Amino acid sequence: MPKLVDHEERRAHIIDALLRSAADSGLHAVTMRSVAVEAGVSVRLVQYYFDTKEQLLLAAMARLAVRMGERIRDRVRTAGSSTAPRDIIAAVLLEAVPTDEESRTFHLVYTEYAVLSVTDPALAGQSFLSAPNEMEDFLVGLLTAARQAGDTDPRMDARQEAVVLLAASAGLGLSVLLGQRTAQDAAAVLHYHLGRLFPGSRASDGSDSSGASDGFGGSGGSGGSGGDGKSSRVHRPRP
Amino acid sequence: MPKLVDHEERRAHIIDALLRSAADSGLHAVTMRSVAVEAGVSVRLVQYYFDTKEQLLLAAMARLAVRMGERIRDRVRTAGSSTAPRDIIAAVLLEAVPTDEESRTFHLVYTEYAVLSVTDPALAGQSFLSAPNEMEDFLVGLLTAARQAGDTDPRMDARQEAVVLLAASAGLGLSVLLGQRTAQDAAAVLHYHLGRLFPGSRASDGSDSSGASDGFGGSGGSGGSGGDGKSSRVHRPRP
DNA sequence: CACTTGATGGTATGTTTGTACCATAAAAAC
DNA sequence: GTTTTTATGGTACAAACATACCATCAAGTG
Repeated sequence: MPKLVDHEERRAHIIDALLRSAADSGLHAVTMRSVAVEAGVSVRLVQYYFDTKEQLLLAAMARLAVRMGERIRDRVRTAGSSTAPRDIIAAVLLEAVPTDEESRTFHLVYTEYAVLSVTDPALAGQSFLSAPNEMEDFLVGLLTAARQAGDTDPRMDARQEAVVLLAASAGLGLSVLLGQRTAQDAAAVLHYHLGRLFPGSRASDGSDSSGASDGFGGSGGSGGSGGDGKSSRVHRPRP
Repeated sequence: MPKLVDHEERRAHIIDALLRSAADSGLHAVTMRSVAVEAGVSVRLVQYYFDTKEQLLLAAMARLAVRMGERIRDRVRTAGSSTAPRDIIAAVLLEAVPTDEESRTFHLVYTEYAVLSVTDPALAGQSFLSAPNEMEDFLVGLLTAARQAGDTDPRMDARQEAVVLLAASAGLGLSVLLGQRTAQDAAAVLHYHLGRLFPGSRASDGSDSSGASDGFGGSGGSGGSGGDGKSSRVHRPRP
């Protein structure tokens, strides 16, 4: 076994172990030992590939930032077939709403890092600010185009609206993470809001259930989670 | 000095020390010693009033939840003089946007707790879910009233809109905490959004600067952070 | 005045953590 | 074929931590 080895591969393997460990015990509970166990290697090896714990945490953060970029780009590419700005926007914003276990894990650890970066001077969250800022500019472009195409109220302010969209999607994603809302409800709310931003348009589905995404609700009734009735909230769906 | 002592007062004092300690070193870095030092007492005393660290953390969380309720109620009461639903809603939502150091500290620790509660089984965040849920119901009531009074689009879905508002305010607050946006920008965005929700109405100021809260922007221009231009972002204003 | 009880300080203890050190087997280089 | 890297394991160690234990001093209580 002791042959020549691809360092990047090993590092990626260990970082993934850290991410998994952080996902179910919390980033604060991550230790050299827990990472080593999760990766199936000795502590010494973790030390070998990342000299210190701080550098390991830093590397994992960098990897998270990269992966976030990839995820967004994937969404854009996948939804890119539909030229409708609304669908691209929806796809991008829905990235923040964790659906399966994989995305839940990802966004949980990402959020833990973001919060940690506020107090930990070693994590000078550059990476965390650049991604959202790019997203914001991207959305501004789409919204401006949509407005000029007449798909939206001409008085809409693209930048402010982009910030609202981003904030709402982050907030909804967080509420799903905290177990306050289901991913389906969050998605429905997002679709509702987009329906108000793009009047007259209709979400080109997406194989997503939740019929509440019909532009405006066909006057009055507003299908799905229904009018003023209690919405179905959830109290920690954690297994 | 060793007289009979008000336990609740002592406990409150120690909890405040914990909150302060958590605010500038991070909740993960809080230790019995750091709390004791911050409170100006011996470690033994912290142990005396809260048997274990877990109970101390739990008590601090409970206190945070109570304080959050008080904060919201204060906002409602203060803005209550204005009967306009829009102003009440604005006041309540702006609570999530930290302006001074005090509110920044509060919301930072609150957020740290919320995130921690996802992975730590001891913190079964009941308290975190009840407050937002009450807020949601409260907003639904206000929005429904506003819609019936004709202040809003009759096709607006009060519940979905309430969720959007709450999510956006949480997201904006978080972005301020992370140093991505200034509190003033976040407030302006919130006012902009309310301006779209309540067409024709005008925010009854609030001694708050940021002239960008003028209903709709007087056609086209939208004062303050200006049209499609780059908004002024900030990169960690931490001292 | 005896004495019990509440409030506090100091210190010891066992565990966990990050990291440094020592060892070694396999490959690569010469 | 010797020697030097490269990759790995094991273990040792100092620091920090939560907590348990021991001691004490001042009030109340009888």
